[in-house]
Amino acid sequence: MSVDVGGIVVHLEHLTAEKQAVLVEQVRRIVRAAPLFRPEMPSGRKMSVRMTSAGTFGWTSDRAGYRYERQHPNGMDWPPMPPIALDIWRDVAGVARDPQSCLINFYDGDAKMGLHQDRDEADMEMPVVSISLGDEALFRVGGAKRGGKTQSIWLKSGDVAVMGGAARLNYHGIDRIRANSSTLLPNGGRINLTLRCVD
DNA sequence: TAGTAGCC
DNA sequence: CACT
Repeated sequence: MSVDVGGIVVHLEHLTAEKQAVLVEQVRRIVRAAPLFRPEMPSGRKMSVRMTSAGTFGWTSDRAGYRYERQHPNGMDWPPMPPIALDIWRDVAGVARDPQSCLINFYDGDAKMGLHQDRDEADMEMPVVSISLGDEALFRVGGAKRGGKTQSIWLKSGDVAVMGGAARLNYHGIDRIRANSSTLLPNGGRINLTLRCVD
């Protein structure tokens, strides 16, 4: 089953509990090798989410701006893309290319992400695929410009959202995490994986 | 001063 | 609203 939220197709209950558990294990391995960090934004503030990446490119930011890098801030190459994430992309993205980046965002109960566009990628014909694991998150979607109407939906563990076509540049963000709404992650919180082509 | 992967 |  899927729903349309501001042009973004959200596949609900797309991943089995088994697949979610395996994906969590693959993410754990990545985080052990490439520790979570809290990027600084161009404004000088630190983001509330912690993040790391897998694949050829990882997303990061600092006072110099938002961008993709080939290495973790500690100097290592990013670990390989988690195999299940690649399977999911091939199932839902509808394009011939494979993703080059898997951004892993970790939200604790207080973490949020303001409305923003994903526009650090070269080819806007390539969709962005977002996978939710763990606690539920209030996801808000607007249009391609700031200030318009927005819609919200609670994303649950295992949901997969595809932001493509007309929705590729829609503003979106996370307003709230519902703590303890899932038992998938032993220590609670939410993991979001975002798969993208970068260059 | 305008804009904000913000903050309350 | 406060920060850059």
